[in-house]
Amino acid sequence: MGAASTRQQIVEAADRLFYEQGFEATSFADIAAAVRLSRGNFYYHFKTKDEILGAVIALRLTNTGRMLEAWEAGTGDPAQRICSFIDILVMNRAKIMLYGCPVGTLCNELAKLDHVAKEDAAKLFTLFREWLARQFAALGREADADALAMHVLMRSQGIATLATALRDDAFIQREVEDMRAWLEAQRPGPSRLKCPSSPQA
Amino acid sequence: MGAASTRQQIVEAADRLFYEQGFEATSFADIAAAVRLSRGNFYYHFKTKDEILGAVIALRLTNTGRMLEAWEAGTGDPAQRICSFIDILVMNRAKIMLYGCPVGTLCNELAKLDHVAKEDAAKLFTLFREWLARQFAALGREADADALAMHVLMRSQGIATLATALRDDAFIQREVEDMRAWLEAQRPGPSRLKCPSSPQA
DNA sequence: AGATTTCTAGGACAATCGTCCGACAAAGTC
DNA sequence: GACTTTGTCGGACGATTGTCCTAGAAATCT
Repeated sequence: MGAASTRQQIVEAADRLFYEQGFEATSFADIAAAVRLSRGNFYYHFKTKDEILGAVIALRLTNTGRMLEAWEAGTGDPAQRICSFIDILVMNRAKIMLYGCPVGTLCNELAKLDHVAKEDAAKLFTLFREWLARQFAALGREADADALAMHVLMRSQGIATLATALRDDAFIQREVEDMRAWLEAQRPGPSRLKCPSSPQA
Repeated sequence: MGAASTRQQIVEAADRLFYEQGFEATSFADIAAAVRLSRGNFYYHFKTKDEILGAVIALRLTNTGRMLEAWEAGTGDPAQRICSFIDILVMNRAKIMLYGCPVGTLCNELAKLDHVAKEDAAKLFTLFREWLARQFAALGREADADALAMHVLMRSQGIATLATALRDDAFIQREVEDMRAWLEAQRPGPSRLKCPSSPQA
């Protein structure tokens, strides 16, 4: 229960609140109430609100990095690993329909605020991007691995945004399935004939 | 220079500022300064900030509806009309890389704020959705017209979000081209063999 | 011209914001 | 036991927020 624990509690509460309410809409008082601390006490742990944001981004980078490393260390072929990434959309679809994608919405907000940390937040995308590109390269698509990685990210972001706006559970399911079909078609084989990626109702 | 003009000026300034800075980050003072009016005078035209938001959404719905009607009234086949929609991404890419998609980012923000107008903002998506579905139906895809429409919207949103976060102009170009290829492959013909939708670098 | 509606300016309001201070308790060090 | 460090508390600060009022200018109507 030392200082490290309190600090970590603050960052975790801020992480959740920034996701659910947005960065600007979350005040010091909100975070303080969440961790049941006096508002003024924050000055001891964090001098400014931007400092908390920095800590939240750092936490997300660490957690995301760990998750991706674990997936890469585990068994399974690269396509299966990419599927693990896609599965996030399905597993977190309840929260996504309420608050959107944590990465995409934060980047959007910081871009509009022209916040100094917007590039740091975008590093979360870079993390996923490079990991996905590595999987596609391992799949035999070294030439266009990065483009394929960006394509997967693009679809995920689009699905999340629309799912939030329209609250459509079936839409997520349908587009994820279409994405899996597209992914399977990206496997380079003796025949380069690829399946259609059209969504089916 | 009557009341209508002043009111319209306010709504247009708010429209721009809500897009560039976000709804919450834009204050009465910001809009007042933009139209060079005293801050207190806003109470005469708009009782609350939510009222301005409602007017902005209504304005966007009107403008968007007009644009889509014009496209539908013009010549060209349905696929060409859908291409007009896709072209928005390319034409507005400079602003998109700075502020994202006006519709998607507003819906995201209002969802996080749990704002009463979030459903109204989502109607902008519905407008595009139904228009796109009509085009796909006219293209001979009545069965899955809505799913195809949502797929186009999804891609657009994903492209916009990633373009904003990573400021990648070439990415927009590449994904738009891929989207056009996908669209062309959706034409039902004697042979239902469809082209791949994989992005190419 | 007088009367009436429409519009505007400037500021007050209570609340909240991020920031910061000074006093104090708990813990560890010498 | 004296002393320093570490962590917490409650409150104050200037600024800004959305909201609202009142007095007067401008325009319109009779």
